[in-house]
Amino acid sequence: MSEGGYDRFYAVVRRIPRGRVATYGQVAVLAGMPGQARQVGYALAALPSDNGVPWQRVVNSQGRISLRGDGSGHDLLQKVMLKREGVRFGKTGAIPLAAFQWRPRIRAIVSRQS
DNA sequence: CCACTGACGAGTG
DNA sequence: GCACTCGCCAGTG
Repeated sequence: MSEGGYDRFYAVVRRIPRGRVATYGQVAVLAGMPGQARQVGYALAALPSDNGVPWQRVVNSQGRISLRGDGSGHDLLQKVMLKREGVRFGKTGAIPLAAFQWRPRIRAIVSRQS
């Protein structure tokens, strides 16, 4: 079922543990496609409702939720879900990445399919 | 083919 | 902290 290269991103996001977050750029790097942060956001935006991918654990490099307030309310949902997982938001509304960013072992990088 | 957009990021002023 | 530019790349008209 390997469709587009988006599966690489989804695979990485699926490994982000509960109570932790990763940045778009980080996901891109771990997926073996550094500099493709924008594509990560594009990929997550294309996810269906029942996807099984913890998209809420992906935030921007400032520890802020990047979703545009397009009325869908998904930005609010993301914050609620993260709080429920134990992620705390700072005074400015940003997540202190120093404390909550996911730091996987080097070998957690998605190995290229041989 | 060109222009514009978008769940990004780093840099500059 | 805010505004703007550039780099990145897929999708759309």
